[in-house]
Amino acid sequence: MTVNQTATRRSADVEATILAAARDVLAQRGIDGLSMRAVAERVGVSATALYHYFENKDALVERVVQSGFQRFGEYLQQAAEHHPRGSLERVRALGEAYVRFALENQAYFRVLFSLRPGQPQRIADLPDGGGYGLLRAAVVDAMAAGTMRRDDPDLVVMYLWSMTHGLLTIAMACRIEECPELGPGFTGRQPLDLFRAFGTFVHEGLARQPAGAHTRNSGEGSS
Amino acid sequence: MTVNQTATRRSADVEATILAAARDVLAQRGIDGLSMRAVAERVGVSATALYHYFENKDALVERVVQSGFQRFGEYLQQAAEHHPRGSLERVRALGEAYVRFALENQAYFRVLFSLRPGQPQRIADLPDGGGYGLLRAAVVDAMAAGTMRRDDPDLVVMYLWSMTHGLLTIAMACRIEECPELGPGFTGRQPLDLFRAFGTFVHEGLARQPAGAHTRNSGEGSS
DNA sequence: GCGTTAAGTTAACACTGTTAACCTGGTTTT
DNA sequence: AAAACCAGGTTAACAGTGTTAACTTAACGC
Repeated sequence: MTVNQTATRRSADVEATILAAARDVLAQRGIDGLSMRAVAERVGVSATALYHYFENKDALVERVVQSGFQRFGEYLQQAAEHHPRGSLERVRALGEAYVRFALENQAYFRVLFSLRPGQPQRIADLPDGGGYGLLRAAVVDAMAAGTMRRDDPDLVVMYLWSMTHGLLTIAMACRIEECPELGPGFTGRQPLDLFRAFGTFVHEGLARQPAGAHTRNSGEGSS
Repeated sequence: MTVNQTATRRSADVEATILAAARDVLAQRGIDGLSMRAVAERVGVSATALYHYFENKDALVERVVQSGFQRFGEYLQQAAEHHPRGSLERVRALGEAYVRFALENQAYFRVLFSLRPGQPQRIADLPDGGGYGLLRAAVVDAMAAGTMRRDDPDLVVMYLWSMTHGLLTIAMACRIEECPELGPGFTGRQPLDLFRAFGTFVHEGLARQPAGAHTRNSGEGSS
């Protein structure tokens, strides 16, 4: 059996090599440049050889996405660790890490959360739920600690997730800093800045503040 | 010159026919099914004939997107009209219309806000700013009327837009109702329900409520 | 040694967007 | 009216895509 073991091991190695090549191609040439032939060439093998390791391109991409979520989860985990459980800072740090990861790995992020009716679909199938569990735990802790309004944690997570993800999606679709038309005060404003600015709204809400409350910069942006 | 006029008019008609065909193909077969040959076949013409009206496929898609935003803007406009200026209901109605349009025209929506480095990019280039101006006006009015916290309106718009858009993006990527793993209370919960549920957070914020304030359903969702 | 099988090859098919060369009929010009 | 022009259409073809089929080749278990 030892030979068989080494065989399957080598096979697994090749598989990993292919995955790494696919990741590289994706990062360098983008999703459109990610073709079977391009990956195969990078591995130094013919395109059809890949079909011995993956059923088809979708399966290959699915594995790339899976490993992407793995890295993503670790990235988030690391960001959370620096802040105590139950603190709002921990929740905020997760959000900022989300934004940073997306901006640093744009091609990756585009594929991970591709709108196309492709692979992922089931969030629970992803490693660590694609960071969902991490954020949920932080929210539950914050509620328990009394630093956050008590409500359905899944609803709150979805709310925070939506806001963050939507910001990134919009930012990547039309590169906010290149859209001065968006608003007078938006030129050069990076997504991470905007995310931080959202913090006030998330914390205090958009309702009319009680009389006498301090508004940060009321009525400024419209000139 | 009358002949020339009718000529260009007919030409414009054919162009419109092609665009309509492209929209149909997109709606029926999705973005992957939207090929030049498919559109041409629907028009009853050879694929290369399309190149007399559009420089290439990207240009054609760009026009489809443009007309999509047009319809989108009108859809939003109509939704807003039923609520008085300055009211929060008007802002909320715009958000709900956003969600409804996206769900009713999924293939369209996927293309409109495609993550791929494609056409739109400049929001201001779109008809009515892709609804941005509409929402901004509603927000400015609400602030002026005192029904909404006074702050940089563009920041608030971006916040609301991000939240709504993110919800849709996530919902379409993993079909929330098919993701019971997302949360115990999520099964069968439609995006529009979630959007409405977010309303409380947007309004009041996530901060710990002052003692004695009513929390809607504290701690319910986890068991 | 022999059969099996994994892992690779090349050739080919059906697609895709796109270009080139060509035709054709109405418009414009002389 | 004859000639030139040109918008609008055609078919053939090219390069690229994912994918399948048939074939080789080497290593393994018996």
